[in-house]
Amino acid sequence: MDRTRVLSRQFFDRDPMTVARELLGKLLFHEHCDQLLVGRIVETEAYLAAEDSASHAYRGQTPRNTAMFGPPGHAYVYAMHRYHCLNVVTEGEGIPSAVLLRAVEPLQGIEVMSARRGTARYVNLTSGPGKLCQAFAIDRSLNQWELTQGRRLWLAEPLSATEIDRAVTPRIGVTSAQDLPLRFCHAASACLSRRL
DNA sequence: CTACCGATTGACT
DNA sequence: GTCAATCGGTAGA
Repeated sequence: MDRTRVLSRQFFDRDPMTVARELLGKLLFHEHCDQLLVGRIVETEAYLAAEDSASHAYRGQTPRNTAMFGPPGHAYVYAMHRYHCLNVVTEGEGIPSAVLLRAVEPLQGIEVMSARRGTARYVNLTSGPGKLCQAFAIDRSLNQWELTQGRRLWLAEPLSATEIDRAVTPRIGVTSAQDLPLRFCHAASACLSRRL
């Protein structure tokens, strides 16, 4: 496997809209129980440091959202109902912004993902933030994990870049700031959490 | 301690 | 489309 294209701290140390947009098409890796799980990112959402009432950091730092205030390139994993959600922290340290990974396309480890998800239906394995964390065995033990090390959990450039038709919509499920166009999708993907 | 509430999902009409 | 399971985080008494 090519670990020379692991996404660097500099990649994440930019504003969350740019990172969310550029993460489309990148690869998510998780080494778990001697299995390598790989997916291609097709849907993200940006959560801004300023003026974003939907962000967990909007009302200041708490034990849960501490990762958002930390260095870019680290994971922010939190529990949501029975599921977990995976974010990557963006911008400089102390600026609480992040990008939520909402959907990927399974590339490798599909058997394990199916078993963990309790379904064999390909488009239902990782087509949502909770679904992808369940399929990839991502939980809060990975909160604040440094994603730029190229081990355990990391992100990387694909070996060959492909053309991506991007779409931008309001974010899913938020109960405030519902108008902001901060959801980024690979429009042609069959694995989106919701139709465009 | 209690009460309220989701950046969700799956089941159901 | 609607609805509730389910549980950690948070605020408040």
